[in-house]
Amino acid sequence: MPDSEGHPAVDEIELGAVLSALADPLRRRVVRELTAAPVGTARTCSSFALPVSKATVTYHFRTLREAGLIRQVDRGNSRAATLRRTDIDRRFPGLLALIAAETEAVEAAGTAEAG
Amino acid sequence: MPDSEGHPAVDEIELGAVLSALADPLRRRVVRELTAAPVGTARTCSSFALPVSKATVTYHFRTLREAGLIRQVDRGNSRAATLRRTDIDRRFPGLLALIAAETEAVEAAGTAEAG
DNA sequence: TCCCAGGTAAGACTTGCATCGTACCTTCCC
DNA sequence: GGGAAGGTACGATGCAAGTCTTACCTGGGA
Repeated sequence: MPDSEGHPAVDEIELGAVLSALADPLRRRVVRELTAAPVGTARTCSSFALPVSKATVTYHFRTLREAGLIRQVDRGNSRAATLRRTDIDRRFPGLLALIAAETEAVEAAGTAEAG
Repeated sequence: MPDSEGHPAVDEIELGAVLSALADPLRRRVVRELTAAPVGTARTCSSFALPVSKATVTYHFRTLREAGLIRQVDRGNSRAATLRRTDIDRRFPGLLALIAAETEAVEAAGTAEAG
């Protein structure tokens, strides 16, 4: 059973939920940035500057949290998100590497690749 | 550009499309069975006995095909699906192992785990 | 030739997802 | 205490995903 904040235990992390969570480019971007950051990095939701409203950001972070990809810890005023690296690596070894390796061509749509 | 049958080239296989395709449990089941089978195994759509209508099966196989996960080849009367193992392994090494490792607890919902 | 099995295509329908606006809560700082 | 910043909750909305039925095509066998 997930804890009071909605974090599933390691054994409760389901592949389906993880893949669904990672199917969204915005959520994949969050996980990618977290994966690229030093281990243990904690960032606030707003620090990712996602191009959506505050409410939508909350929604995406909840999805990531309930899938078991991130852990959100209270930090007084705000709430910092950390990657559940160890847990994910144990359940799905190699998955984070795949996400990290993605080069987001879509976001650079403004710059012509063949230019 | 995908070929006339909708198969993307290796370099066109996108992580987002692949994850979206694999987010569905039915499609994951197809890929899992194909991954577990001997290399080169070709199976017809109907041989998977998915619990949905014929038209829906076609839809799911098209999704898998357009994502680049399977290749569908004409075989006279029917159409056989093969896993694009080499292509997927090159683009996303380790991904198939994750899918193959999933134990589908959901499908065995009828049997009490703690019984 | 006729019929059946396997697939596909088009259209309709339902549900869920991503999104937003608004209202509200908490904490920090003045 | 009051205000601003960061998040959450709730309700509403628009669109895409998954599903079905029906109609149709193709190839094989009697």
